[in-house]
Amino acid sequence: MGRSQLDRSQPGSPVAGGPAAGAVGPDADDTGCTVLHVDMDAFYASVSLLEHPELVGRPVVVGGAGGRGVVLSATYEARALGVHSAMPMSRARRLAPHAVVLPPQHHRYAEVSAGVMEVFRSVTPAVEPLSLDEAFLDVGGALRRLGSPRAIAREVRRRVEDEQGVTCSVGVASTKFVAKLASSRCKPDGLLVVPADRVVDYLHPLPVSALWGVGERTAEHLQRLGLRTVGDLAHTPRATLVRALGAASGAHLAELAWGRDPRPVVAHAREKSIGAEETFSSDVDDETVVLRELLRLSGLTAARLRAAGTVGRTVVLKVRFADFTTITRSRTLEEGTDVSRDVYAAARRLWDGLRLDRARIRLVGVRVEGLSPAEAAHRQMRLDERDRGWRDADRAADRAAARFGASSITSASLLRGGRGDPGSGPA
DNA sequence: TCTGGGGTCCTGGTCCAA
DNA sequence: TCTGTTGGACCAGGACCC
Repeated sequence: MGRSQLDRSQPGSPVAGGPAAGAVGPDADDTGCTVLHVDMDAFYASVSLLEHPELVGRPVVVGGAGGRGVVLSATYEARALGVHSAMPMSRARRLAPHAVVLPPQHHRYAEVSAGVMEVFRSVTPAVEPLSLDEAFLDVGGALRRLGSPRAIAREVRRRVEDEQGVTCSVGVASTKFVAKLASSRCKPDGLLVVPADRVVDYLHPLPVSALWGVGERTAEHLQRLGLRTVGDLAHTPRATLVRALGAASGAHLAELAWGRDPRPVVAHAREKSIGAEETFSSDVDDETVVLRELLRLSGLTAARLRAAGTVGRTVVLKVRFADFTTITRSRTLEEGTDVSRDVYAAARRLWDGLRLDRARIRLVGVRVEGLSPAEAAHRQMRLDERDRGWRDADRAADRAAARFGASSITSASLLRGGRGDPGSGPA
């Protein structure tokens, strides 16, 4: 898709926010609009098409091939048939029986994402990635060097397409929330500037679901209160919103409805939790199978903690039953850890505490919260040499995995072919 | 229709110490 | 010494995002 589409987002066109949008558009006044939100178009599908150029222009769905997968991404040709991300693959196949289904290629997505983020960081150091395929940029410090926010947005779009072969959409505004909204409403391959003095006019005709943080449940809740548009919400007493949605959400939405969002672009946000979970291909009632999976997920989570240079104190076990009800149990350790054995031991204790009797399990997950830098924690631990041996074993496993591949080394418990209790941890 | 995986944030409850 | 209050840490669950 070429940049000729830039002008699709003219004032008054649907992508520009409807007839009430006024001066909103790609050529609108961008004074004070120093926040850019860049969102890649159908990112995973677009990257997959780089490897399959013969499929360009056809409906393509990226997703798990298993019986329980969901759609990770779909080309706009597939979206025209009703397919969207997070939809069960079984439904996507019914809606688009002729669509080509491609398996996810996570390493490729990470590579292209790194290249895209590099483009952003060459424009400004103030880049806040939200995920592999979107980021906020604060270009306030780059105006003298690179020109207006609009000019910078155009340059970013040009370079991303030229250097990485995929297109993106850019929202330009004075706040993060409005910039994000703008990028979502000029997709695909668009540019939309929402002038600072047009924000309220732009926002108020939109449905409440346009607000960041209003999902299906909250939208239903607001609908029951008779609130359908952002304008309805803006003119509702704050106390009513707080009563309906809670103190934080109510106050936050009341601010957003007037376009007020003081959150700055934060370049180096630290992760708050790291975890892994797995849905079984069919429901499991064999405890041995569950424990082996917990052992694997604990190892994966601990490896990610080490790779991130962090330790965590709180271990959270997540269990989803066959009927989709989900419970979590957590335990806070005396000290932070990045050792597989510690994570598994805590997860195992939490599992034992559930005292389930052949319950049918759909998913299990392990997550570690309360993260802090590993360096300080390890310095403290060296004083008493606690767990030194297990940490060294984990590090040796990390080195082997880096050299020979992740599958080259695994716990002996995981090699027993599904038989037997993994016991207290990796052996 | 049948719901993945990786996260963040919020709320409300309980416990404990000051 | 007893009681009530307050605030922080912890825990569980829900909603939301991509």
